[in-house]
Amino acid sequence: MPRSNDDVARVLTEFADLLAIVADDPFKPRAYEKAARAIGGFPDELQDLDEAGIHAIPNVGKSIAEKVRSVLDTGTFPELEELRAQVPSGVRAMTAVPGFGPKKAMVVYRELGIDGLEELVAAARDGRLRGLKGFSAKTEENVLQAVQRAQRDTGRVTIDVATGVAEALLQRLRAIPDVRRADLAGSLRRMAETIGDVDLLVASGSPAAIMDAFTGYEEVEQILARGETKSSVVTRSGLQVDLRVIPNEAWGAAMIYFTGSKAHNVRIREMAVRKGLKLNEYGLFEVESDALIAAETERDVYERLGLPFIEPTLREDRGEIEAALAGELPQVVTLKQMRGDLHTHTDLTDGVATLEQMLAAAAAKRYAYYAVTDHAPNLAMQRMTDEKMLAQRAKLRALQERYPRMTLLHGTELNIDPDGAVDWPASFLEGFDLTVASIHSHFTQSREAMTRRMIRAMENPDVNVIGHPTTRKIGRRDPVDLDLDAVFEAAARTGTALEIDAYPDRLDLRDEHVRRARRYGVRFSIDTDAHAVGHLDAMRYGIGVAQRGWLTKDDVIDAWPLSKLRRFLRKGA
DNA sequence: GCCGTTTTCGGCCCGACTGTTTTCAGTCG
Repeated sequence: MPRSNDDVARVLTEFADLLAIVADDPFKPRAYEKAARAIGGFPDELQDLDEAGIHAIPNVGKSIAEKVRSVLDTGTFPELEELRAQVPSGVRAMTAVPGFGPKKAMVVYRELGIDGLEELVAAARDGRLRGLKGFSAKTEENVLQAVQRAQRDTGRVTIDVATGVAEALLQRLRAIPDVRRADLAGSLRRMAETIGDVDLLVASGSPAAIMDAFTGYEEVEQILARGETKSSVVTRSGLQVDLRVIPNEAWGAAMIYFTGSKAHNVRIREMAVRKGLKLNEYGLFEVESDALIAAETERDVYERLGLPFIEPTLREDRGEIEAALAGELPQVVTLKQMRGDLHTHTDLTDGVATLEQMLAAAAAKRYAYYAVTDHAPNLAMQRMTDEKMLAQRAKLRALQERYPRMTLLHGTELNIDPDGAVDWPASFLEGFDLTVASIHSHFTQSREAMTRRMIRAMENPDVNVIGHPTTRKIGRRDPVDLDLDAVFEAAARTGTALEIDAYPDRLDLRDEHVRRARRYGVRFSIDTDAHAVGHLDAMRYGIGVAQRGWLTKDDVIDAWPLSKLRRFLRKGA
């Protein structure tokens, strides 16, 4: 079983965590964390590199390169095994409790022999922690609350849930008289696929009033922290929301700071330091004179650092700084550039809206074209027949005259069977304007069988788009086991688009797979897989994934003019 | 442990909040 870059990153992160628990020097664990991040985001497979190639990765020096080689070959390295013997895994697990870091974990382990979450909770309950240096009854209370909360919530929510909470709160905050601006930041602004907490930023000259209002909202269930300019709360939906208030003049610098990612911020602050500057949430300053250089807009701050504006969705320290310096940042695809949606359903199968309703909603989005792709018969529960499909096509063609500015495309979502075959013979498939083919069953095939199955489907000249390619459901179903590189190669070779399913619990392909696939020359289709009128709005989440995958409009077939799309759908025939 | 327009040693991003520390360590983002 080959070990992936992610596997290596995970092992290095574990080593960094263990070092942070036992070591006094804070920089050594940080060096391992940085190396783990660099490897996790590295575009090529480490397995194919020799030690010199590994060493060439930024933040990977000689010592870590040797350990990485050892991880690739054996799954571990001697120093890690030593630390594992020294620090029980339960001690590391304790550091996952918010407010309970490596130092506290080591204290309770050394002093009380506590080496796991359960024992920690028991000790907190019995009041055995309060005697320790730096611990009090308050610490015990915090531990109990944090663990209880972690058990109640899964921790992270899908992006649509977080967006809903954030937008409702922003609307209320913007109504407060002294609020100049209010917007969302953090992982939600970067459009990460799941959200652990919501970060909100407000510009105002009277922070105290805003803290009062914010912590007093009825949807606030618990106040985790409340300071003069920063508060953290947990809402009734179980989502943590952090609010920070800054002066209006510092808006740009603060937005950069609170949008993150942390790794991106570290990089640009290091750039500032090298220029004799200092960057914080209040602005970019000259170190010597403390003079303010830039703060009002993000663009100003980036420019004074010698960088162009970097889209929030790119700020992950996955090479965007280097690309920006080289003038090679992608012009990422935007929601406005989308000309259509190529994977949608109606109540003919499992949708809940009629054909007429879906078309009206699509037309309101000013799409140039729109495809209806109801399920094909092999998904037996949907009871599709040839007659029903042909009747829908006739109806669609008749409805075309109502939409002079939007071309209606008739498609279907085919089922890729365990061998890679799809519903209907070629003679019937040729009647569609396009087809999406997806896996809906037999999720547990071996990697070899699954990869063969997928490639055979793509080699079918009547299959245009692979729907939700890994079939994962966030938090509920793991992705199927695929040799993705083989799939990406075949997609590019056969002229089959891979879908970015924008539905919030799918987001499939995911961002890093999109970026990897793009290197093979793969084309993408960003679709909502809508089963209701409201689902058509999910396009924005698909755009988030596409941007995080560095896609431009040239990579996305439903951002193309219809004539170019139609040529692509012929698959080179 | 990594790194270098201050280059092989001496730094390493920066600030808010909490707790009990009366001057700062730990944690977090």
